[in-house]
Amino acid sequence: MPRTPRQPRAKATVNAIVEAGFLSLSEHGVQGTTTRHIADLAGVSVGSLYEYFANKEEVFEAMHHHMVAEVVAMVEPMTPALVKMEIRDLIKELLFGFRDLLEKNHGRYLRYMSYAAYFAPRNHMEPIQRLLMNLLLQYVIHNPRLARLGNLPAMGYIMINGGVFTVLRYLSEPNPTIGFEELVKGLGDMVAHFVEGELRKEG
Amino acid sequence: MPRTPRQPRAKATVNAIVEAGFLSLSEHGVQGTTTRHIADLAGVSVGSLYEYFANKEEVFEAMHHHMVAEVVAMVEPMTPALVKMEIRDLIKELLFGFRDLLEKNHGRYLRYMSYAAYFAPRNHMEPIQRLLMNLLLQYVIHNPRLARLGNLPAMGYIMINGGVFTVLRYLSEPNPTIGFEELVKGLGDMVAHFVEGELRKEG
DNA sequence: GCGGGAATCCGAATTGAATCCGAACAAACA
DNA sequence: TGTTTGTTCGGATTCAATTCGGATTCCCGC
Repeated sequence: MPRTPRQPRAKATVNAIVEAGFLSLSEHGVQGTTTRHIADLAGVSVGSLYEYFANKEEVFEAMHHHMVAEVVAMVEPMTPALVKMEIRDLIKELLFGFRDLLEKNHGRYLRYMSYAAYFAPRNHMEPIQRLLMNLLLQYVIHNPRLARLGNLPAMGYIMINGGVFTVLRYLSEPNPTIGFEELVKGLGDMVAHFVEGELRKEG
Repeated sequence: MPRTPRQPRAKATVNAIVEAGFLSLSEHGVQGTTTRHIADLAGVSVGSLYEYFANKEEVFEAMHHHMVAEVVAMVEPMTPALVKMEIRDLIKELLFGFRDLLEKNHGRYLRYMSYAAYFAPRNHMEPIQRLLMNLLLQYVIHNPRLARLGNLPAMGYIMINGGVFTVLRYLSEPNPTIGFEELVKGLGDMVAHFVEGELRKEG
């Protein structure tokens, strides 16, 4: 039964462990990430790790929360500006921001994501999906001509997954066959054409 | 150094191990899948497992090849018929086939896929991506009006990843918010509008 | 159908990582 | 200062992955 850190010193320990988790994952992958390793990188002993985390898995979960929080912290302040943009610009802005976040600190989050993304037991990506679905709704509200679009949930699901996860996959590839700009442009075109096509159909 | 099975008995053993791998993964997840477990399910001893596989990872790799081979075996015979279809029908046909394959045998392949990123971080989807890229090329050859489309690699990359991975993700979700038919229809519309939009732009 | 070498199979022993635990150390507080 | 509570430590334990030497079965020439 892990303990909750009360004193600042303990909070620092917990934080150091989570940071070390990202580091170790980046350096050694999932298999190579041992508790001893994490503890060493964090500058604490294994015992301390187990004071705050029931097992290694919980360290990964804490890392996950950390990362989700960062994504939210990135997207939420952007939202008011995003909803006023053209679709293609919105996508460009969002995806470049996303890439920068993922590549920050030598790709720590990216490394984590590429392991967690398909790792399906519990919907790891659900909060991010919800965040983006909310952005989509805001966008529709600010652009009433889109209100005619039918089946927003399905469209959103496809655009969000198709978009975010394609980018995630792209960034994880060792030597991609296309450039990131091309990818972003293509995704922008795809979504824009989709919306236009649907509007044409509905109208 | 693992040995290659020569006698039929040994081939059966190897096969049983791979099968047991899928079973164990379905039943116990990645963490719960131990070599002892796989060996037990396969009805052989741990020692035998290590006769043919250098380590547990190699068992997963064999499973992977098995699955990729099945996907190829599904798509290749369909190709001549697919290239003659409307885009929306092609997608419907392909994705329903894909779903059926993944859900065959109580979702063994699906389970495997959703864990695959865990142990196969190196381009595990590359062969499937290539297969589908080839299908796309065939399609363009049979539908010359599409030849005007610019930047086929990028379009293909987006459609294939956006499509396949969205479906994969969808099928792994415990309680999806939309129906599979909706998803497939949406993806079909998306691709169709994309192509039409691009053609309009190019023309 | 018999004998010997190769192939196959086995499972106890080894190894190393994850996890637990009780003693030592530090902080809070009276 | 003494006591209580929080924190850290690292050796001891447990359990899964992998190894190894020997037993068993198959194959083929006689």
